[in-house]
Amino acid sequence: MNIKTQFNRADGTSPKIVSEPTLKRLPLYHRFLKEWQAAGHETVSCTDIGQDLDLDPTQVRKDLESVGVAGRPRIGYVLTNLTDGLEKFLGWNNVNDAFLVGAGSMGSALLGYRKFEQCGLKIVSAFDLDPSKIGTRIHGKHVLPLEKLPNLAQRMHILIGIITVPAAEAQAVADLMVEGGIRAIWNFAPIRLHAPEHVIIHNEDLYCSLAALSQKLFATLQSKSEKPGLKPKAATTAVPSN
Amino acid sequence: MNIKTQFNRADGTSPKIVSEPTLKRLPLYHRFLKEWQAAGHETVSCTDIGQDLDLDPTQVRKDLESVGVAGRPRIGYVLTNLTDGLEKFLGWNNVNDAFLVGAGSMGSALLGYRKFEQCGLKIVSAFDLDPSKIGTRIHGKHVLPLEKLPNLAQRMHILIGIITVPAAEAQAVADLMVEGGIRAIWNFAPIRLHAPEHVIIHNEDLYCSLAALSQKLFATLQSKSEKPGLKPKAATTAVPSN
DNA sequence: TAGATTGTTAATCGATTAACAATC
DNA sequence: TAGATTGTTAATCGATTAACAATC
Repeated sequence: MNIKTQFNRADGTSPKIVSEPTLKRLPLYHRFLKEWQAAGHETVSCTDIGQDLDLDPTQVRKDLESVGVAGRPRIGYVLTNLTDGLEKFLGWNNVNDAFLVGAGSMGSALLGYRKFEQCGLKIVSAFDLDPSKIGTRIHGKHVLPLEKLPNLAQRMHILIGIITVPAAEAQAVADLMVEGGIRAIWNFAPIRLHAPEHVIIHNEDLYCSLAALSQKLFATLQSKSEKPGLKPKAATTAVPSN
Repeated sequence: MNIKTQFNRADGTSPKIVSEPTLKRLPLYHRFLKEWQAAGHETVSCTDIGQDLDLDPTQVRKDLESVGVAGRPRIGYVLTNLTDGLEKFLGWNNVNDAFLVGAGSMGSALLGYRKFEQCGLKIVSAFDLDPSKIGTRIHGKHVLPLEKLPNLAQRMHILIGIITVPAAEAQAVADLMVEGGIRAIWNFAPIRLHAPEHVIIHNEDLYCSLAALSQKLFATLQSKSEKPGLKPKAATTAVPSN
């Protein structure tokens, strides 16, 4: 892997610093472009993209600016240019190897996400403490004993680690990853991890996400009930549970 | 479920509109408070919280303001007040029933997250199209035929739906959920869903999240290599794959 | 009292949105 | 040409951070 060319912009200039919101939208654009292409188009405008994804066209244009692909007024962007540019910019041509720790249900689910490889992430092995899991294969990936992680990570120059263990064990796993020279941790355990400054921690905390969802729902129901003449839609009858 | 009291603030005033970033931090505070309590403390300051979570104490204070629990200068907040206030505000005392569609690996993983119930979410049933899955139980929850969803959702006043099907099927599932009166959809499929305005779509798009992670990692490695005298840490030797 | 902390208001920062000239 | 669209700069909006009086 040559990191110097991993995130090249199509215009050859050095990569801009891109905000996280922008970065999370780029894959959406890529997906839409594939659909748009399948529908037989050869060019695409920011208006087209914005309409499908319900985004401001100006925002789309600004986001695409970071990718460094030039469009043409009145015509838009050439589809193939733009998809190629996005893939190059997102580093999807150069695959990063990753280790996953925690061969439970969430870990297994992630091991089965085959499309990660098209997005630059290849999970090469899983690790666990449970002797009944060690030695087995999940979605074709070996499950190895956790203690082997630091050494293997170092030898294989693994830079990305994925944590899918219970919260109580997550910090110990993170420590092993740091020991093995891992530089970015995708953490699915519901706990904030402590790590040296040079290690990136990216939290996928479903409980935090759930809180946001619940609150959004509540706010909607609440605002409905506050409009005069509209009753809240809450269930008032008893509901059978499982 | 009485939605009128679901998200009460401790001071009795009506709930403020809280930004999503704030909302996603509140569960972190709650978790820390539980630890802090276990460690024997009876009060807590924003400085304490900020130190553990690596957040600005002022931000913590601002966030807690939304919850409506009063603190005392020099002393901080009474722990039990604050945890109670957070739980009340986040609606964790009143559980919302939810349906999950897609009994694959991700769906099974979520069905096994028992702590969701402590956070106000009870997944009461799963749905699928696959006849080999229908009629079985996963983590104690029945798997029902998808076609029964709209009717059941309506009868049981289900407001939350969780989608863990492949991208290609997600929109059809969302349509059924809307038909069943579901008001909030937690979408794990990598696709943007279209739904009426009154339905909240909350996307958990791992591919977008992955893009952010990769880019953060790249930016770090890049900035290292740009400092004079420091070589990039990229792997230069061949790496055995699985 | 002295000093840490809350509560709140003001300043800063960054992302989104608007405006508009250039252009095909 | 007319009008849609890019590229870019300015304005707005909202979240974070700083400042500071009140207080225990």
